[in-house]
Amino acid sequence: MTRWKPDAAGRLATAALSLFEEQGYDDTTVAQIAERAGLTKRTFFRYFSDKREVLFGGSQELERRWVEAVAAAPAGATPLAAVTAGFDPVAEMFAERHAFARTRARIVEANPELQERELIKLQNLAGAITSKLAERGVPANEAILAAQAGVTVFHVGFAHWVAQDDPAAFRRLMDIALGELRSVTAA
Amino acid sequence: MTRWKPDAAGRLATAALSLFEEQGYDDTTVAQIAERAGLTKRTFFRYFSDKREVLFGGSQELERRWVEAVAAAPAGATPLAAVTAGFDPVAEMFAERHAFARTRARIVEANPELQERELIKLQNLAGAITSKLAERGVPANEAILAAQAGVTVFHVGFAHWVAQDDPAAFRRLMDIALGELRSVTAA
DNA sequence: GACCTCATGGCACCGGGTGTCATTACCATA
DNA sequence: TATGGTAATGACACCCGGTGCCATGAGGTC
Repeated sequence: MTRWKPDAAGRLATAALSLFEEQGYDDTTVAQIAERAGLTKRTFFRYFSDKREVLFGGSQELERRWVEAVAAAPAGATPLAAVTAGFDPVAEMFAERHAFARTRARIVEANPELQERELIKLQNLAGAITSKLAERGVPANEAILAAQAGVTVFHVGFAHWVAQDDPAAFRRLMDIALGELRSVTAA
Repeated sequence: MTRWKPDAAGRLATAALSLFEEQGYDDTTVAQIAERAGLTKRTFFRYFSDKREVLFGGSQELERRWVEAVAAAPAGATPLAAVTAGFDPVAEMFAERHAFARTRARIVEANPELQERELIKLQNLAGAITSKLAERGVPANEAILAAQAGVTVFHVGFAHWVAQDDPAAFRRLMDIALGELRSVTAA
């Protein structure tokens, strides 16, 4: 028999999500989350740097998948094509998380603090993509703008994806948003 | 003789900026800011909804100027042209605030919390521009993407502006960033 | 059996943020 | 001149997020 129940971080995240749904983010204390997970407040902060972070466990995998895809893009690809190559592995990642993503989106939408955190995660993602583009030899300004454009498309497309019912629509919604951005920025 | 010293909010903002410079954002308490402004912590929170907000007094004027410019753009202008019409009044607003903007940028750059707040201010700005575009009859998705593109250009251009020495370079840096975004997103 | 490790608990503490009531100069009105 | 209202501020208690520090105790190692 093991000394402690396994997957403390997962238990905390699950407890947090259910409590946020039941009574809202603001009205849920970290002590309550920890209690539901059979742990203490002190332990919560050993796994998550702050209360918000418990909702952002997936952002690391998102960034990893996307950046790897950028690195793996054909050498001749344009910067934006390298960036949008990330849509495929990302779509795969979200394919089976539609229900979760919707619940989570409702919680985030109801709370400005969480929206702030979401935006900085996207910004960090754009930064990681920018670096990878730079490694590919893309000039700095071009890299920044291509990464920003790609992340903006993701942001807009993702919002549409969680606002509708088809879990499989992810990839298509990204392409639609990309096409719209292209037409809007055309001179 | 007036009952209270005037411009409490301005005194608080000035005190905060100097303290953040002297000892950093994290190591400055709201009580210290209030004391330097000759007020109390409780009064600080009557003027600013939280500690971060004391650095974001200008965002309302920025949004007002930009949105007005979008509203005033010629009826035949493309959505993106209407958005970038905001660069002129915004450049005018920042013309005499270069030194302040640089100081403030250093403080924000050193603190993730402040970066989060900065990003959500930009997002709110994009939202306001989106609404104004919608009023002009621009379809929803197009409005969102045009506004996002314009704000991204502003964000990138602004970062360049505070990173260099010429206060008058603002407008030119915006145009450069816009041109780069155009070339990057071209299909 | 002594020792080490390491996830967890316990506890005191700080600072951000809020609810509530008290204070007091200024102003209107009678 | 008295009275009462208004509005910015102070005072104070309180909650909760977040941290530093030390204690605890099961598991493995020599």
